[in-house]
Formats: sequence, structure tokens, C-alpha cells
Amino acid sequence: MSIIFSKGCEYGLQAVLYISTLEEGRRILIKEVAEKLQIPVHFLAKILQQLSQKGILKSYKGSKGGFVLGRPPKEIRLIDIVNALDGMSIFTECILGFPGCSTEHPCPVHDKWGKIRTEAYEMLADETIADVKEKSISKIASLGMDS
Amino acid sequence: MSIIFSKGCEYGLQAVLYISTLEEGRRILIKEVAEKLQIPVHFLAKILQQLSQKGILKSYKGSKGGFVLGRPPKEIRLIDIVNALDGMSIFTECILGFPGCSTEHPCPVHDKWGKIRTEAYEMLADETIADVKEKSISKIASLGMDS
DNA sequence: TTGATACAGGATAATGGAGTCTGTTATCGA
DNA sequence: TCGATAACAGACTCCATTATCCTGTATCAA
Repeated sequence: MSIIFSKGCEYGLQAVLYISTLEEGRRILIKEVAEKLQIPVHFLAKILQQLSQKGILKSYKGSKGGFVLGRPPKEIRLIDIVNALDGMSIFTECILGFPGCSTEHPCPVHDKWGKIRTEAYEMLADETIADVKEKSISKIASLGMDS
Repeated sequence: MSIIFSKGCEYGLQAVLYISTLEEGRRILIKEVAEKLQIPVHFLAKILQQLSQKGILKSYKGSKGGFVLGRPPKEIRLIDIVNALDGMSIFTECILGFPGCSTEHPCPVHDKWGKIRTEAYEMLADETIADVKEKSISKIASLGMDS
């Protein structure tokens, strides 16, 4: 079971972070990304497609084709990727699942959860893939290793 | 899509909070809880069953049967309910879905997410259903209303 | 122009969580 | 003791997410 994000969104985040570690302009194949990150190729293909449509990635068909970032790393925030794939409902829905949870009819943990949720949002909105590039590189590097 | 908790866990939290608002010792039927909270009866039955097995609720069979809290409200923390139904994996797994995310091989947001996750844990571990009783009462009261 | 490459995208299949159904067991009251 | 009630237990169905397959289309190079 995945927490918070859908599997597709997790894969999307991983993929974009991976692509951000490559030399600028290098076109990478879906197949390569899938292998590196251990993601089902066809599933990943759809996710990268969605990210292309939203401008987060840019795709090229044909031989010498592949994917590159759609805009400079400094302009791709983690929240952009989440928004493209899962939408923003995580940041609006009640954590207890109560219907109509709002300031007028708050659930028992409305305020406390709201605070935490805001922090989570701000984290995702502050961090660009440029900011975490070094961390991405070392995490990706650790993937092949037998842990 | 439910965030963080499974649907069953959301229902369980709602149900226990609801039961905590009733007069002490009052045995309530699954059917009544399900109606009040708009939860499928049979599904709720299973969830309350699990909570009985963990001692969070206490059940009585037969006519005049029903459910009551398994121990004093002050001794039932929200985290107990979550743990009984969803387990603790939310607090250990990587938010980006990276395998082997740890202090040695942290994902790009390991530290920042860890901080938020700890806050969420502490909130659920601090709050007992006694603490939020008043809030539960007013939230439950708002449920019938056309919002 | 042709063949190979690689993304696009619709259609289909598998999986797991969510929800349903049926029969059993325990308790109460007559 | 018997019938009614209500939780218990587990098998079953349903559906959304996840994953796969296959054909189409764009691009490049020879």
C-alpha cells in the first residue's frame, strides 16, 4: 500500500528526479528509466506521457528520441508533479473521511491536521528538483546496491 | 480516494469517536452506527469486529447486545485505532516510494518528510478520544444537516 | 523511400481494497 | 427450552488502481 501518493505519482516523482540528474539535454528512453527505477515499462510510459502533456517533461519520437525536462530544473517544483498526477485533493479532504469537513463543521482533528497538511504542502511547493539534485544523485546511485 | 488511511480505518475512527459521544455503557448496534455515519453496515461490522479483538471496543451478542468502548476514553488514543486497522507502515515507508529509504540511503525529501511524519504521529499519539469528545459531539451533530 | 526506432494511446488483464452475503454462535426473555 | 436478536466468521462479488498488450504515428538515417 502506498501512502499519500498513488503508485503512479510515486513513479512519476522518481522518474523526474532521475531525469534531473542526467546531463542537460540528454534524451533518455522510457526503457532505461524503467530499468533503473524498477518500474513496469508500459505503466511508466503512460505516466511520462501525462507529464509531457503538462509540460513537466518534453518528449521526442523516433530514433534518437526520448525524454528531457520540459523546463529548467529550478522551475519544476515537486508539487507540480504531484498536481499533474494525483491532483490537489490530498490537501483538501478530511483525514478522518468525514463528509463536509470545514471551518464551520470541523472534524475533531481539523486544526491540528490542517497545520501538518500545510507544512507538507509547503515542503512540496518549496522544493524544486534543482534543490534536491545532489540528494537525488546519491539516492539513485544507491539503488543498484544490495541493501 | 482516501488520503493516508484506508477507508476501513477512516470508518473505524469515525465509529469509535461516535461511540465515545454516547452515554457511558450504552450499547449501540452496528446498524445504528452505520446509519448515523452513512457507512455500509456489513463493512462496518467487520471493522468493529477487529476493534473488539484489539480491545478498543467491547461487544455483546444477542438481544440487548451491541458495542461499547473497550476501556476508558482517556486510554484510547487515535493512534491505537489506526494501528489496529492499518498498522504502522505509514510511519516507516518512503513518501516517494523509493526502496530502501533510510538514514544511510535517504530519499531527496527524507529529512523534511520525516519531520512532518513525526508531527503527524505525535498528534495521533497525544490525542485521546476523551480529549476530542466535545469536538466529536459537534461534528457528529452536523452530519445530518444539509450542507 | 524505406526500415528501424521510440513515443502515443486505446484496449485488455490482473490485483487488491472495498463492500456484500450467508450461515453460525451467543445472549436474552418468555 | 425455544424463539428472537445481534454479533461473529469467512467466503464471495465488485470495482478502481495497477499493469500489460498491441497498433498507430512521428522521426531519423541510410
